[in-house]
Amino acid sequence: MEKNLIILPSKPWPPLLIPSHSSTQLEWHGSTRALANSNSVSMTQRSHPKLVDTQLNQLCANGSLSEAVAILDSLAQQGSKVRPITFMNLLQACIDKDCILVGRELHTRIGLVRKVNPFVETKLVSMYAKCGHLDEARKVFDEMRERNLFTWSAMIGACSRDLKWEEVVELFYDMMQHGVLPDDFLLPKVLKACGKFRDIETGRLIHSLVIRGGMCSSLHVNNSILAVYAKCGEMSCAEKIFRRMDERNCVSWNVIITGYCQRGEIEQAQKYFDAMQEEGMEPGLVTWNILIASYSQLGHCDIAMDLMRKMESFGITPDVYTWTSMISGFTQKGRINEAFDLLRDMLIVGVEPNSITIASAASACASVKSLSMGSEIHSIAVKTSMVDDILIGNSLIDMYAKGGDLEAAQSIFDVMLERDVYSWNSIIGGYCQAGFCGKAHELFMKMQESDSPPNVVTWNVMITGFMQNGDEDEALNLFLRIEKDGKIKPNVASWNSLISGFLQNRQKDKALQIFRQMQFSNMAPNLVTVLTILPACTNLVAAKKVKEIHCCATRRNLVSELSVSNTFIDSYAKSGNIMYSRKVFDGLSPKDIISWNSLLSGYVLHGCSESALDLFDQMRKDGLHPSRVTLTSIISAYSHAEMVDEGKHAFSNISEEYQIRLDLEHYSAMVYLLGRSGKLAKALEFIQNMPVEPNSSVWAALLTACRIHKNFGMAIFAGEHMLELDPENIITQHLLSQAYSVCGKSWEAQKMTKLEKEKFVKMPVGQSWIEMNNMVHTFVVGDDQSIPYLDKIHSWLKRVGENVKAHISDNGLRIEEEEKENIGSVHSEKLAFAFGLIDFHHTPQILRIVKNLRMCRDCHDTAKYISLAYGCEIYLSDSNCLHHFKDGHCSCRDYW
DNA sequence: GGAACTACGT
Repeated sequence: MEKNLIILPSKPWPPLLIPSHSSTQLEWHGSTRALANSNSVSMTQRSHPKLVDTQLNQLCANGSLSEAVAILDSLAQQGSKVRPITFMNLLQACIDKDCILVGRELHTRIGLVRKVNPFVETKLVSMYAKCGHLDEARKVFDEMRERNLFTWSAMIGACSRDLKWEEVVELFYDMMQHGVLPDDFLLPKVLKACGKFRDIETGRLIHSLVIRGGMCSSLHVNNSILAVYAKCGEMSCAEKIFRRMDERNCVSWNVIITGYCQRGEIEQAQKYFDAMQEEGMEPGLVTWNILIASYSQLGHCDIAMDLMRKMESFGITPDVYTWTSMISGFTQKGRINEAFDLLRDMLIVGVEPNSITIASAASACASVKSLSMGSEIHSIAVKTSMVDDILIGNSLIDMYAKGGDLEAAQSIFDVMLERDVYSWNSIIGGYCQAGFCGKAHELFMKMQESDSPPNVVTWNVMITGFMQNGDEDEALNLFLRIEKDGKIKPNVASWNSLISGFLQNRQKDKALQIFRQMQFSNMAPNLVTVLTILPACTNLVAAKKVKEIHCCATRRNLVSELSVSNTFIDSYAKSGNIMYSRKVFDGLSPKDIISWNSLLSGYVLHGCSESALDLFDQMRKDGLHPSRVTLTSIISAYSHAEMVDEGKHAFSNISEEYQIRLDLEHYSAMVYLLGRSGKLAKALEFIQNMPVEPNSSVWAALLTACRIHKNFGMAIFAGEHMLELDPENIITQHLLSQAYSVCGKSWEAQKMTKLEKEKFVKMPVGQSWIEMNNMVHTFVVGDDQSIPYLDKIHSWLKRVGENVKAHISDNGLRIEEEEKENIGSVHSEKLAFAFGLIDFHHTPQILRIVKNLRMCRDCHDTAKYISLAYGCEIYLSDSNCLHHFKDGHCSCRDYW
């Protein structure tokens, strides 16, 4: 009995430190007065300690904590002893009333005690932790001389509540080293940290201790061990443990189901869900929620919805988790109206939304930029008094910012009670998005002085913002400062933002350079990197880069993502490797409509109309539903094969069969089909009977037909329409002016030339790029200085030119994008042909060339001749078409 | 001292 008593010091204790404006619920002044007048002190003077405790407990229950402390002080002045239980009760009261100030007062007094009871100190640790002062809790903990399991549990529990998973595991090891063994209440906490922190090693260690050490084997502990394996994705281990468990409850099943859901293996999850019922274990609310959330997350909203109805028929009422999962699932699918209906239904049936529900709904509004629905959410948040919740505040800022109402976003930001890094990032992102980089930067500076300094996302948002503003230097500068000024490491998204920024600003080479540096810095590219950088390589002179990136993506297992593989199908085709497209396609299982369409349009691009039509047959045999894109490709394939009737059939019948809504793409493909076969009048009639206004690509299809079939009058008609829709288009102006001259309309021709001159715009200079020996060489018309072996090239071209002339029969009048060649200035692609063919002891098998303008007839003839005479293939993509020259023929069949 | 499984945002 005696050792449980604390001998209070005889010297007086320091005065209470609580300021009068304290935010605690205590009425400090009032209590002091009450103390002076009441007989409570005298009552305690000679009372038995237990009576004092009863009295103190009562004061604590009333919230009069400071009065209780005052009594302690008066006891101290009398030299009385305070029992540890008294301190513990008082500390517990501080926890209950969340009163850190009185807690600190008690700490001061406990500190004066000569030999403190470890249970009292443990309670102190808990008090600080539960009042939200983990650092002070840790300080008390670290200074303790004697720590028992209770103490360790309090500290570990505190870290666990504060989501400090790493610290939980560290403390656990520390505890074991101090020779303190855990019990079956502590282990689940540590195991939870292992799961969160993906620390499978500690999980395994505890698992082996439990098995071999025979300690703490309870259902709770076993479930927790199971959960570590499941969270770390070790499903085969988890299954093994699950099968060996002698006792299982609903949670055990939930853990396994969650494990499979997290891996996206919903079929397996569903299997366990069915199996548990077969074994007589009823799925609980949580079980349903796990499955519903998973289906919903994976985009199967309708299945999730069915499950929600089914769970009700099982007598289980959906709770806030169920509703929230559904709302966010519909949101992510872009089915915003359904998300909204669900929210309304939820309110009608009386399930209270929480901050996560509201935040999900707000992000639904953000994604469709709907301010009207957004303000409805805002008012729900106000009505349910959740508007001060930081999560909701942040999502409202985001919603208003994305919706374009920066004032509203700013005003929410301004009145927020607390702000975190999301709040700052949302508002900064809003300003960046709207192009107010200056304002964003201002906030960025303020943020650095705030409680939540910029994180890597902030830096990335700023980089993207400057990039969008065209300020590449500042963006790059920010990137370089992340590590030094931001004291954080750039992540893969930082690199991605640079790459996509440069690409947006049409700086392909810089983007590729950054991509290379990224690999050099050992930063692993992710899916976004690959999908971003690939378009920069989808041209003939970057064919090798596509292969390189494909290798890199395969190594990182990014190709298992269908969107990535589909993009490779497309990129290989566009970079002139249709065989590789086919290989990727054949290796895919499953394929989706995009896989099929990508290969299909690849075949069309390469002029492989037969392959395209075969593929289409295969697609239909496989039961796939052609989409709008499919139909466009098919009409183009028929067009290329000059199968006009089949093309018409596809246009009207296939579109009807599959209920494909016809759009302008289909109409211009039809004009192309008719025009290509020379049915110019039919093509014009088709345009005039279109149910929608023709756009410039419809007219362009007609203009191309007129150029090839030399109908200059109709070319003028088409060109004028194009110019009406796109008056600034310099190439159209140029073609039109040529057509006027050919038709003798000199006045119009002069007008066009004048127009060109007035606007100080010139036709772009013809340029070609050729890839040789991993180098891309550029040839520009009229820039002879930079051309290697100029004399050799010119004499080579002269010789070839004579041979070409002997081969061609058609030398009539044409309208072309590039001025006719004169002596001394040769079209850039010809220079490229020459450069590619004379610089080698052996003729290269394939030349890959990119040209900025549309090839002229003469260069086209030259390429055909070279492919025959030199036995090489030439891939050349001009501004309009991919030409593949082989054996004297071109894949475009001389129509481009 | 007091445990395992579920929904969310830049």
